Amino acid sequence: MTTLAEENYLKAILSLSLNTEENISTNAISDEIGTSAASVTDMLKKLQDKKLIKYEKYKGVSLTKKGNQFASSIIRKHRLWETFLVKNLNFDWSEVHDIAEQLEHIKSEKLIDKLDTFLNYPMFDPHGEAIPRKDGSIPSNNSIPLNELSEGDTGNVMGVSLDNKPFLDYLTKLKISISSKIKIIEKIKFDQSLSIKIDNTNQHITNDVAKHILIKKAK
Amino acid sequence: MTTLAEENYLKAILSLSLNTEENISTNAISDEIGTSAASVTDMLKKLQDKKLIKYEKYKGVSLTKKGNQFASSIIRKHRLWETFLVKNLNFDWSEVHDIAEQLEHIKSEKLIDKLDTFLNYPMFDPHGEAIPRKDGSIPSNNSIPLNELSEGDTGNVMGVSLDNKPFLDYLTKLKISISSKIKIIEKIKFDQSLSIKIDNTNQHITNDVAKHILIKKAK
DNA sequence: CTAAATTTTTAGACAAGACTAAAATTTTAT
DNA sequence: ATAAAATTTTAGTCTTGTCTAAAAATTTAG
Repeated sequence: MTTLAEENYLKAILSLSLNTEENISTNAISDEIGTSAASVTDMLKKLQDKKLIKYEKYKGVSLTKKGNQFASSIIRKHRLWETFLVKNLNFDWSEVHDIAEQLEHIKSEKLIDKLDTFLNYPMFDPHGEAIPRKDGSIPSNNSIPLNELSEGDTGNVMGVSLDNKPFLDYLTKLKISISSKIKIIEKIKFDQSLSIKIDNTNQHITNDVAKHILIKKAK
Repeated sequence: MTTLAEENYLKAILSLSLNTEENISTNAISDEIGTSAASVTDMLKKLQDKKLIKYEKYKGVSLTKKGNQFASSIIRKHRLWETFLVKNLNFDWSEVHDIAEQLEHIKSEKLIDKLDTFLNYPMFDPHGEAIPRKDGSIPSNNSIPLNELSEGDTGNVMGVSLDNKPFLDYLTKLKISISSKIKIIEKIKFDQSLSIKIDNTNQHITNDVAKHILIKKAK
């Protein structure tokens, strides 16, 4: 059986693994979780004993198949619960992260199966992020970050890659939500910021914001 | 902020307090929670420091107003979640206890308010037990334990006072569920067991079973 | 290519919540 | 009323997960 702390480490390692092929460093994990590097080292030893990660001193870690399956299932739970909270309990998409962070640790496979059925087997959560399937596979929505479009391109918002209240509140203020239509008016060379048109109003956003908005390009 | 362990102690103390006016003993709590008496003593000191209980060495404990409010809110959460699990996710009434035991510790007042709204403000859970209101008050269904009826009396099952899988499975086998009609055929003096008629079949049950079945007597 | 900077690990401590064994207190029974 | 029984508390220990400070290893820079 895994503890809450162990689950949070696995989840962090999976999140970090999505951005790179390299092993994940101790410091990266401590930043992600908000603990000291020493604590991370301690926990890595425990996770290795349980064969959930592959760890070599000073060389960072990667998830084993078992660890990956486990971490995916936590993300699956998180995103199913977020879907429930927004769709059925009428929470705003910016409010659900912290609650789902708790709900994802509830232990009952049957519960998640039934929740999945109740929600009618959703593929994406309220932020447009893919909900891992039971077998660990991940639905694709063929989207790319907004900052990778070229001037003149148009597309629709499929989701976001950051589930963070200030960010989501900012998007809401910009009137950007799932399925919004966005056109790239201009890409500023100096700082990579973008002038965009959203449903007929013009806005200017930084590259940092743009890279977390996922777009399906209109051909 | 209360920890999970503290919440379980408060809940146990409230449960035990419902059956008596007396202070709750250390041993009663250790039996209820399944820990050693020594562990209970340790925790009682912590709960007293937080002003959640009134505790005097060797004299047992009672909940303070604050402690009672807190414990009620945990039971409220437990029963709202059980209602959700049975009504919306189609769990059987005997399966939900352990899952609700986890869900009751999720911290978000807004979540419980929204769940309550979603469920349409239920007064009783799937076992017929009253769901404490937000203010701590408890709806009454005017029911009495089955073993308090007299020979010849008839009534309807309003609920049960024991949320325990073997017990609930047994009731299901006897075809006893909420709103079943029961008539007392005979009360055996020797062991207080009861011959009863449930929707036209005769059954015989022990006093121990009967006392956990709550009945609204037909006049 | 080596010295400095950075990262990671080790060592030692602490808090929460549990345990067992022994001591203290209360209750029960004669 | 007091000795035995039962209950409760204290004392000391353990595990999990965290921390800081110091040591070790790796990476980076000149």
